[in-house]
Amino acid sequence: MQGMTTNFKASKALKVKREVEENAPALSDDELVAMSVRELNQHLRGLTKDDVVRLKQRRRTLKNRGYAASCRIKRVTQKEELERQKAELQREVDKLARENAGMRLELEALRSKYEALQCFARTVARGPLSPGKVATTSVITIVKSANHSPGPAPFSAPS
Amino acid sequence: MQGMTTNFKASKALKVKREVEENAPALSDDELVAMSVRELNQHLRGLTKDDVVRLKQRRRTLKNRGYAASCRIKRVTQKEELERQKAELQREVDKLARENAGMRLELEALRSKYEALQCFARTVARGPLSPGKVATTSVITIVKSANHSPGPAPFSAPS
DNA sequence: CTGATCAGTAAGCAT
DNA sequence: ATGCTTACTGATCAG
Repeated sequence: MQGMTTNFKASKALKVKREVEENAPALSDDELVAMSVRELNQHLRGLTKDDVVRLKQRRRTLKNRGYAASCRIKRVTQKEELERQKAELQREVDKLARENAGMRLELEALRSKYEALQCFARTVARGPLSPGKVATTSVITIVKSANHSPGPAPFSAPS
Repeated sequence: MQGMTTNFKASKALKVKREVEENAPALSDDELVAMSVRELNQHLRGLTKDDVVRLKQRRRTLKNRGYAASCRIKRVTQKEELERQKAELQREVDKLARENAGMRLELEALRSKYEALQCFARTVARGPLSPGKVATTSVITIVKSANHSPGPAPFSAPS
């Protein structure tokens, strides 16, 4: 009796399962998760209330699996983006620092040129002019060498 | 018979549990996870092989819980550190950009001053000197006004 | 209800 | 064995 009952139940269960599978051919995870609500409802017809609950829960779980994956991807993406921005800023800092150093040198050179010019001019100015005429004004004189001079031309003007 | 067997097993199990608890008084999660291996082995004496496995597994699970927490903390810490570094670099970029702009202005001003000086000097130089003496050299003369001049002093030297 | 995130769990890898 | 990381899960929050 027990064996027969068990067999009967098993075969009945199998038959029901087969019938259900005819309506809903072994819904795979991918299919179930990609299904729209309307499609899902069609596949839900003729199922036990329990089965409906179970199927919906499986769908929810599968969805959650996807959400978790998205969350992780988003996390690493944001981290990479942050590192990218950091590297870009670092490059910008380097570039600005280089420009800065260059300009600093340029400025220093120009200041030297300017001051040397003034210094030299004041020195030269002592000679050609009479002291009395420069009481409230100073006269500066600079000599500019011609271009063909090979050596350093400390007071040459820029072209 | 079945009821008696069940009761016997239950009471026996309770008694065993009570005896075990006398040796290991209800190990809390915190205690178990903080225990050294040697301490753990002491608490393991007189336990079923199964119980030993179960207890070790519980310990492992608790440890894992802590590892997961550490992992998350580390993750957010690193992210915050990255953002901190990014902000710092951004500040540095701003500072360098400001310095850069300032120097650019300074440089431009100095160049203007320099060129205006030259220009003016060349103009003035036409008069005082004879043309024949400046075949390969040009002479520049600048007049510097005294400090008490209230108006703009385009060719004043920096202090 | 849907999507995102958190904390806990087990599996897998490395030491 | 220990510690860390990842994927998955249920719980929970926000829209």
